Formats: sequence, C-alpha cells, structure tokens
Amino acid sequence: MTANNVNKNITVFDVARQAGVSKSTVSLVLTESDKVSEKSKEKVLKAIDELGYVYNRDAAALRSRRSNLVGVVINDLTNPYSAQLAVGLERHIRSLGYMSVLVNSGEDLTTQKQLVQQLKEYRLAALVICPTPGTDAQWLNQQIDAGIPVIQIMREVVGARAPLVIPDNVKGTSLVTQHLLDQGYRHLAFIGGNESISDFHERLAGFDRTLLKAQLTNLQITRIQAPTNRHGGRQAIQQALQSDPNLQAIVCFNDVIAYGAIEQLHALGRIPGKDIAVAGFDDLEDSCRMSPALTTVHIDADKIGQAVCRLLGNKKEAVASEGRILVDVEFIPRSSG
Amino acid sequence: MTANNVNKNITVFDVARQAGVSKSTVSLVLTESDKVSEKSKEKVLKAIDELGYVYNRDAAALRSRRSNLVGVVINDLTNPYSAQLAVGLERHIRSLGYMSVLVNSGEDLTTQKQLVQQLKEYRLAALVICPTPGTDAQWLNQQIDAGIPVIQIMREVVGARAPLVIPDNVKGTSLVTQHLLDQGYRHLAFIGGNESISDFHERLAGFDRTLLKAQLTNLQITRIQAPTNRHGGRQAIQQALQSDPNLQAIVCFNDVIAYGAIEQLHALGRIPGKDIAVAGFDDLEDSCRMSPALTTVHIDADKIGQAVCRLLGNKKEAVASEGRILVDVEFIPRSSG
DNA sequence: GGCCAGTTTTGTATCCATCAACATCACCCC
DNA sequence: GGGGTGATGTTGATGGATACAAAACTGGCC
Repeated sequence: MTANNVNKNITVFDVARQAGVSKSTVSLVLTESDKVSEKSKEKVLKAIDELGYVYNRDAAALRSRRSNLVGVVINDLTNPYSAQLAVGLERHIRSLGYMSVLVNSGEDLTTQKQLVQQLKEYRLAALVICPTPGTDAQWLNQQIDAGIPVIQIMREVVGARAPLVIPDNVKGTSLVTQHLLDQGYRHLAFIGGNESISDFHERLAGFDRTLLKAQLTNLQITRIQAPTNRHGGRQAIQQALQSDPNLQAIVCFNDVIAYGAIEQLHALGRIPGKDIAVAGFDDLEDSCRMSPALTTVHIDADKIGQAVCRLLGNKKEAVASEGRILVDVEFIPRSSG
Repeated sequence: MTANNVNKNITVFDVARQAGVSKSTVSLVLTESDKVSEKSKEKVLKAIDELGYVYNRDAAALRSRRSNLVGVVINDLTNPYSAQLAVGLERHIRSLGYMSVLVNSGEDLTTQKQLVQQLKEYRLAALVICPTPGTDAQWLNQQIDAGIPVIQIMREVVGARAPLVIPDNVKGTSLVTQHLLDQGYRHLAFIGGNESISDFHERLAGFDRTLLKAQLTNLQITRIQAPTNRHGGRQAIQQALQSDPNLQAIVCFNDVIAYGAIEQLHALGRIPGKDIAVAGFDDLEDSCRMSPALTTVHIDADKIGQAVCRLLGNKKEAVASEGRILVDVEFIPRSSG
C-alpha cells in the first residue's frame, strides 16, 4: 500500500503515470499509431526507458484478437535449401514487426496437421507453409475459413485458396537443359525428386519441353526419381548409368541430388564436368565453391521472403490481386556442366 | 441480443455450458489437472469436440503470467549440425507440451540481443540459447534475473549462471587423436574453428592432451583456425599442407570442415583415407554415406534434446543440481582415417 | 465568445482463461 | 452425532493491453 510493490510488473498504467498521459495514449505509442503527437510520444518513450517497461504481447493479443506471430511450417529443415529459405523468411518476417514461429514437419502429414492445430491456439497473424506431400486442399481451405491467412511457398496444393510463392521452376530447368543441348550433349538424364510434389512436375516439365522443342532425333533420355538427399543422388546416378552407359549430361532435381551424383561419379573414377556434365537447382552456398563448381539455377531466398512479406502486408487485397507470385530464377553456368 | 452471435468466439464458458459444468472445471481439464473426475473430463472433452473449441493461449498466458513458448536461439541454422540440433530440440520441446520459437542469430551479437529482447515480450517459459561468440555473461545473467530460465547449449559463456548442456568435446577429439596415433601417424594437424568459442578450446584440448600423454618425440603438429564452413576447410588444409607437406592425418574441428578438406584433397589429387587421414566431429547424416565415409565423433542431437528437457522439467531444482550436463559422444571410425 | 472541422487524448468496457478461496460431497472414525 | 479428511466443483476477481466512443483540445474565423 505504501512501499513500492517490488513484485508487481510494470504495465502501461505505470508508464502512463510516469509520462503524465493516459494509458490509451501509451497504447497508441506502442502500436505505432500516427494519431499521437510527437511530444506525447517522446514523453511516453522516455517513461518506458526509465521504467524498463516490457511490452506484454499476451495481453495485447488477447484484446486485439490476433497475435503478431507468423507460423512458418517448413517441410524439412535438415535440407540445406530449406534452412537457407527459413533463415531468409524469418529475417524478413521480423523486419515487418512480426515474430516467426519456425516449425518442421519433416515431410510428415500427421506432424504437419498437429503443428497447425497447435499453432492455431496462438491466433496467428499468418501461416506460411511449405506443404508436405499429400496435403489436402480441403484441409488447407478449412484453416483459411477459420480465419488464418495462409500463404503457400515452394510447393502448390492444387485447389487451395491460398496465395502462392514459387520459383520459376520451368524456366530454370529449361535454361539448364538448353545449355546442355547447346554443348552438344544428346544422352541426357533427369534425376531425383518425387512425383508427389508439385515442383518435381514443374522442373521435369522444363526439361521435357526443352527437349521436345529442340526437335532432335538422336536423343536418349533417362528419368530416375529418388529421395531428395545425397544418398538419393548417389543411387539415382548409379541407376541412370545402368540404364544408359553413355550418359553425357545430368539435370538434377536440386543441388543436394547433384552433390550426391558428383560424389558417386568421383567414386566411379569419372570426372564430373569433364567426362560427364552435372547440373543442379537451388544454388546452395557451397555450390559455387566446390570442385568442380556446380552449374545450377539460383533461387534467391531473399526474393521469396520479400514476396511473402508483400502478401503479409497486403492482407485482404493480396489474395485477390496476387494469387500466385512467380519468383524469377537465374541460370548459373559453372565448371560442372 | 436474441439470435446466436455468429461473430463471437467459442470460449471456456460456452464449453462449460455445453458440458454442464463450470468454466473452472473446463480450465482444469485443459491444463490436464488431476483434480477433475473422469466423468467430468469426458463431458468436457465431448463438448470441446462438439463445439470445435480452440484453446486461447493468449488469455491463458496473460492470467498465468507465463506462456508455454520456449525461445530457441540458434547461432547458425545454415550449418547442418545446427539444423539437425534445432530439429531435435524442437521435437523434444514440443513433446513436453511447450511450443518452440526457433530463431537464428547468424552468429551476430546485435541480432542475438534484439532477438532476446523481442522474445521477452512473450514471457517465455524458458530460453534455450547457443550463444554467439562474444556473448557477455553479465547480459545473460540479467535475463536470468529478469525471471527467464535460461539454458545454454553447445557453447559455454563463462560466468553465466545458466545450466549448460554440451557434448563431451574433450573426450571426442581425444579418441580421434589416439586412433590416429595408433595407426602410426606422427604428422598431425588440427584445423578449423575459432578461439572465440568455448567448444574450440575443448576440442583442441582433447587433441593436445592426447598428444602430450603419448610422450612421442617424433611428432610434427600443425594448428590452423578457419571459419566453420566448407570453404574454411578447403583453405585450412591448403595452409596446413604448406606448413607441413608431409602431413599424414588431420583432425577437423567438425564435419563441415572435414567435407571441405576432403574436397580440396580430391582437387589436389590426394586420396583422403589413403594418402592422408581425415577425421571430423558431429557425425552429420551424410558423413556415413559419402566416399570415403568420414571417421568422426557422433554427437546425439536427441540426447542433447533430452538433457534440455530434463532441465526444462525440473525448473527450480535443475539449476542447483545439474549446472552442467555433459552429453556422451561416440567415436565412429570409418574409411577416411 | 461561439462555432467549425480536424486532430489528440481519455475513460470504460472488453478480450478469455486462471487463480485463490471457498463450497460440496462422500466417507469414515471416534 | 460431531467433525475430520480428501477429492471435486464453483464463484468472483484478476492479469495487461486494446477497441470504441466520447471528450478535449487545436487554430481560424465570424
């Protein structure tokens, strides 16, 4: 009653008293409203600093019926590209004043469902999801109907009413394939990936269409699916060589597959980039530094982050105006192919 | 006033009415208290299901003055071991009923500070941090004093009053070094890492002490620090070979450094595991599958997760009883050394 | 002084689950 | 029968910020 209560938290009320304004004004400053004069704002900020006040997000979220958390569901954080993407997304989301809650579905449908169910309890500002194979459009639409703004990235769930941010996969593999054809290679393979994800179809389509358009008669083409990790790459190239011993060039579903392929070629005593051309997709940080440096397609994780932020910022408008953002990619020829 | 208000959220009150109990009882069920009869519990769960009630964490956190969020600050998510660790941690933390908020400091001190400041606004249940080099013990202690239970992992900030979970680094490199000595190698190098982090000192200590204990007179030892990525490994081995052209065996600070070293050796036409032995530390997923398979030290990310959870569970007791949990490591000899 | 339109500020109700303290109940013991 | 004991259940106040509407300023002008 008399002594200053040590155990009590400092609230907007204390700040208001210290600054000589009402708590509403403090709240306006905290939410960066422009309806507050420079003078009041300064007084409030000074008081906040003096008291060491810490904003209470729980109380804010309770009243405003929405937190500033953005759920980010990544399919597989142990995949280097996903990690790179997650880091970029997190930074961008934070720069918008949101906090990202990064979770990993591990490509497991049940885990993904549980995660989203749990995330809902936080009244997310938005949900960014790189959907696991087999994700149900109806389920995703349910989440949207429940009031969560959903943004799909990297992979498309057909029929979902959520805006989408993906790299231009078709363009990427088209450029790679054309490059290899231009060098005179006619025995080509596409290895890695899995038909249950949309980007596989797109990347393969870029490959196939380019071959078709070239109208060459002496082509020999091999296609091998494989798990998206190094080991998958190793196995796939083994299979591809079995199916076509005169293989000249390999388009890999992504860089990790390419890493595996290159390792396996080394082990077989064949020199990648010389005996056989290898190209990837993603342009991981290591790809430019390995030997041989990997020919690949650069996806700018930063641009993906920016696109997601554009959608986050737009809120309403976004869904209607930009249902699908295609992020440009860049072909990077290096010594491996 | 009369019609059912469509826009209104379903709350514990609605559930209580549907189940024919009070809202406190519903709350008890939600917090999994054992002070509620099986019969009431069933009624409540049925009502929750029927109404499609979603728990509101914000309200809960506001009243209970603590959220169920656990902040996880990782130093560098693009490092594969960190990613592996983060995934393991996240899974464990979730299994305890908490939600992990994964953020990436990118080894940047200012970012780390900002992140923690932001995380504080959520009244974290705990903060798990893999501290960036240069982290100030006093700053960390301030956070603890502010009421956040802090757990350090992988790296130690000397003077911080936070419990610590680290792998047995000394044992790891000791075993590696002894193994190399046993094979008769006398020209050894330790490459990679940086003296501003505690694990570097520990791993180097394991190396040095083992050499000392061996009491050999014909040793030639090289030590090269380098950034912890593949490129660092490539550069470091280049330097090491310059300093000792007859190098026989290399102890790498971690697997990523070893990957770089192996690549560079390949490029120089020297066969790792045959011309020169290479060993790593971490045992990344790829390490057992590459060629040559990498001799390394296995750190079980799961065990780290378990140890962290033990600390999370204990609350009070933990800090006193288990200030420092040393997670056992396992030496894995393979063909690279 | 009074009035206007626009900008700032303030008072009050509200968001929803939890806590503390208090009822209730069945059961048993002396 | 009085009252103790332990398990369940309930009431009412509470946590800290924001939404909303109403009030209090602005400065200019009749």
